[in-house]
Amino acid sequence: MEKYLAVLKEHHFKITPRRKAVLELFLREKRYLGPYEIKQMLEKASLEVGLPSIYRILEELEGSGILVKIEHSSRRLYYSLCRNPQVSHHHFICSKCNKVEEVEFCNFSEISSFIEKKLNARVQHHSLHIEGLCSECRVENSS
Amino acid sequence: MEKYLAVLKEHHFKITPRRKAVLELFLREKRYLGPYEIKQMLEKASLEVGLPSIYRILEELEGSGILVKIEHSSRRLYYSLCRNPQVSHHHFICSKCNKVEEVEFCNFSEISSFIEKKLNARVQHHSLHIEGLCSECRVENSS
DNA sequence: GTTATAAATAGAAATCATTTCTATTTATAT
DNA sequence: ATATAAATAGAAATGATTTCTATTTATAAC
Repeated sequence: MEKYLAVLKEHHFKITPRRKAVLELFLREKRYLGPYEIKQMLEKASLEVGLPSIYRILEELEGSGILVKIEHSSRRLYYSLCRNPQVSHHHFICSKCNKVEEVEFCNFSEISSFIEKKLNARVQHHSLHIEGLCSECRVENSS
Repeated sequence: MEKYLAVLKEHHFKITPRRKAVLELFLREKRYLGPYEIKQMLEKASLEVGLPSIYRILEELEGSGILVKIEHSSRRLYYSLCRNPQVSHHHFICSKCNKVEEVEFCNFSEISSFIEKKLNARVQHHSLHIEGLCSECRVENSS
């Protein structure tokens, strides 16, 4: 937690109860979370936060590199904690429990140079979405 | 065009002027297109089509494998023509002109088995989004 | 500790992409 | 030619996200 608060300070954000509460949620949950879901979880912990505030806080945390946006097929907004912002990585998402795990391995350079040659293009960004069953859900499913 | 009309028939869709017009647009444009943009393009060609119809037609064409949904960071709906539905492939998207090109090369199995071992997970799907400048825009940009 | 300040927040309201609904029209099988 | 289910238009609803404004609060400077 301290680590993330320091990052917020670096970005000149104040340490407010709502920001801390949202951060705590993400530290506790390994899943990706959506704005409304977050509102409800905070309510259960007796903290009333308006949706606009939640949207704003999520944006700020993303802008600080603390959260990553999950490109979900539903095209709704989801975020998950980015535990290693320094290292470029991809995400493995469990389709059953929505857990997000970071994958540091990436062999993209090969495909990138293939594209640059084949299409005579310039590759700038890439993102890889990997979905499946995490170790826990995999076991549950087979039983 | 005939090829795509045949696919529609296979899926028991009627060949209507609007479906044909939408298909024609995608055959002509190499870019990804959004619903409202499509409506305007059809209007220019003197064909009035309601937005709900466009949304429905796009879904049908996607369901038939003729179009692919583009997962855009804006989280709006975009589609592009899928010229080779038989062959699994990824898409290279030009960030300047929005052109979509199919890339058949994929070295995903390596990263997939890495994940399965490292996370003890079961990988089910993956999708790779690759963005950059296509051959034409690359040249324009450097001038 | 106080206080001044800009930043953060709540809540109402607006926005706008997308979806639903229903009456009418149309492609096509016969 | 006609019967039929499918397709369409247009109005209306939905619902996630954003904007706006008045109020509150964290914190830097004293």
